[in-house]
Amino acid sequence: MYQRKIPIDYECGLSVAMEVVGSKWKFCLLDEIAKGKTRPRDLVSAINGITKRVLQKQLSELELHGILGKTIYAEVPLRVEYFLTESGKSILPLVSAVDKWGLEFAPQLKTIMEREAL
Amino acid sequence: MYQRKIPIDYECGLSVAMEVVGSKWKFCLLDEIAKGKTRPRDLVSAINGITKRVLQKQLSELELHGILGKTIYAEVPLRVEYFLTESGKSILPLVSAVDKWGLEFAPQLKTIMEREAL
DNA sequence: ATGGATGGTGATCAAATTATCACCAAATGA
DNA sequence: TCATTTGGTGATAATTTGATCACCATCCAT
Repeated sequence: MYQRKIPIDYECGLSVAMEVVGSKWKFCLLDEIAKGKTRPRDLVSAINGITKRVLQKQLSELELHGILGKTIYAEVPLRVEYFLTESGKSILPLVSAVDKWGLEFAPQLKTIMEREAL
Repeated sequence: MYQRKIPIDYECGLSVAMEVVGSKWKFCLLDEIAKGKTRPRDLVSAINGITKRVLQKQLSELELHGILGKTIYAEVPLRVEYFLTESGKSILPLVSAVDKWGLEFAPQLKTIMEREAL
């Protein structure tokens, strides 16, 4: 999210979690993969606004962090499927919880932001 | 977190939640306030690495979003106390859950990052 | 041989967030 | 008068993240 020069505090769960999953698309990505969209091109079309390049970067970070794994099929055209590792699966409850909270909070935020925009 | 030009999608809970709480210090801040550190100067000394200015900005954003409220006491020197609103309290379970997950995941991330640094 | 579909990478620019520094204000006590 | 304490703001740099664009490779079908 924003901490490379300023190193991660491994003693702080919040710091660790933010490093791994705190960025614009990652929660959304995990959600889609959990829902069965496993191929890059499917993810690009499923996630509104993301570009190929950015997707690729986020996927490879999640892979590096051991949240995702991938399977490469020797087909033509090439087929690659990403999947959640055990660690990845362990975040899913959090993803739903965050999503749920966000939906409940949305009306309030909307009201506030619209009032603000005057 | 990173979405002003690209507007918030109020239909997407993840988008909403990230907007409100997805930034370097906010989870941490809510955690400390819940634990009783309510005054700015206490927060600065409680949270390792944050500066006065940044704290102030995050507090005022949380206040704007209706997550925090504040009470100003007409004392000398001036005393201000921030508190969690009902919405603010409703995130606390999420904060603990994220923290817990992060702590469980920390060893794995640490191993991976150290291996990577070679 | 040309173009399409798929997955992927590097360079670079734009945008957002965080950090730093200086500064203001009120009131108290030395 | 001057420093201290507390809360707060503005301007600007530093850092990180996300977006864009161009490109490579493989294999197939036309």
